[in-house]
Amino acid sequence: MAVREDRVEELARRRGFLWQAYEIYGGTAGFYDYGPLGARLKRQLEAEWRLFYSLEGFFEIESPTIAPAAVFRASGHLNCFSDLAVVCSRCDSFFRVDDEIVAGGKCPECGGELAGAGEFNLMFQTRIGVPKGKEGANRGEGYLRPETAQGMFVNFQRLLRFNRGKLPFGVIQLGKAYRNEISPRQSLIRLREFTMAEVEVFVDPDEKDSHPGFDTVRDRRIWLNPAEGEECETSVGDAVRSGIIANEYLGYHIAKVKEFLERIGIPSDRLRFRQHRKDEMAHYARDCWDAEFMSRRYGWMEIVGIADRGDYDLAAHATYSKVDMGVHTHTQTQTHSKMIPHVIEPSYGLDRIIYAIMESAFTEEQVGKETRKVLRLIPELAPVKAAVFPLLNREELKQKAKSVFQSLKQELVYVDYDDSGSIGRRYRRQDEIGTPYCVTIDYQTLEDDTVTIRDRDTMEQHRVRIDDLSAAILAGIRNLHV
RNA sequence: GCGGCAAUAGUCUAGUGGUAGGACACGGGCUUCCCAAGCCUGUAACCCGGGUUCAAAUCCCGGUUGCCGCACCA
Repeated sequence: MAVREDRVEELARRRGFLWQAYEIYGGTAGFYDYGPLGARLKRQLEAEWRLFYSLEGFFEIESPTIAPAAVFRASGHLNCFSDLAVVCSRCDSFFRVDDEIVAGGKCPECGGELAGAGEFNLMFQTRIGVPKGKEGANRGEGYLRPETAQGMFVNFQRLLRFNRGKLPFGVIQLGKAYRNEISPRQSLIRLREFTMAEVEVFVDPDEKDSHPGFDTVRDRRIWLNPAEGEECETSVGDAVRSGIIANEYLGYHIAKVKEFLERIGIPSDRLRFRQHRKDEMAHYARDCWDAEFMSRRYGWMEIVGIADRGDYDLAAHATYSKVDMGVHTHTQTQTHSKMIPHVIEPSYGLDRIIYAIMESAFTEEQVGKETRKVLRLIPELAPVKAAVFPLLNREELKQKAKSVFQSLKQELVYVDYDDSGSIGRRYRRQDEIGTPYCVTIDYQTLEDDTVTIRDRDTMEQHRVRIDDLSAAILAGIRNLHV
């Protein structure tokens, strides 16, 4: 731990993954730009995520990022976000108003008097359209969404009909969400504008205990940190049977979250699932497990939350909108009365996951007297799939290399060409941004149309025919996302 | 939000009330049949605003941003 743990962030800045936003005006806390390589990495991560849940048979929708106040009045966010705040007149400590802490009361820190400090609003407010007339002040009140989930809930009826009235079904949405955090910090860990990838699984509450695919995850090992009881490594099946995890649906989706995180390169020994205590649960949740990543720099941090939202949101929207959110259940002999489905919600913070991926992938190793920095991204996420070099800075090699580059680009799209500096320097440049393969053109190429492919992780090379080159590279990439 | 510390090229840094130095990176050239080699050469910086001073990147004040602690994270 004595060594600096911020080198991956330095690399991300220097090589065009991640920059502080609005830097020329001094920067604005809580906002980041993804540079050219970061944007590619993120887009490919999004594609992997879509693919993963599409294979579950879930549908993707895309809702607006701005919603009228009514949506958040129903969802409870307006109340929970617009609490009054107080500040201690003696020690300047800042608190949210609750049963014990009120203006005029005593500061729990120092006993000083608390004074009102106005609204403490975690949602960004805006105005939709132009307010009209004297009564227009409250008209058009809108908010930037603090989660994508509400877009799925308000469309529940449409989605149910789309699925021909049957439960269960899953809906996914990927997009920006906004929270006006009091103190954003720690690079991508706490942002004011961030990308969420959310899954809402609608299920009959009577069927939460029997997920049709549960057998496929039953034996998966998982590291659990429950709200009560000991931290343990166990199987998903045992955790559900013993009641540590409340039902099969929750267990299944916890297992799926783990599967996805491992697939994109987060090592399982740096992942655990921690259950929320009652007092830290969101207002809508009846149970919640966080997938936490062990960061070398920041310690355990939440990267995915898997909540059982019960019928909270659909019931609330039914009440406020007066629209029926109930579903008939059927058996062979009769139709039962209506019930409101429950929702199991895995909610991914993609920016935090980008951080977790980069920190996990970043390694420094001694090669002779030099330190080799390598970003061991899985090939699906690497912003550059292959780089093409002429071994020497000679016209005949450069020409050949450029023609190989042009044709490889047709297949892989994200391909680099580099003829500057020594061959070793060029390999290192690519290692640093995680390029899995480097292709080198030498004099033998001019004779027999073969090239060398050098592997990022082993630094080993083998020779292939140019005709077989793209196939050889694609063999190492499961899904090519462009 | 509060408190402490900090801010110098793309990156990491040295530095003094009076001309801002290095390393790496990057560009150009030479060399080199495979892992940041070597040689020549070039570009490039004192966070923003105000004050003190003959003179401020340096001292003072405010802001912004970053790090750490507290609080917050529905």
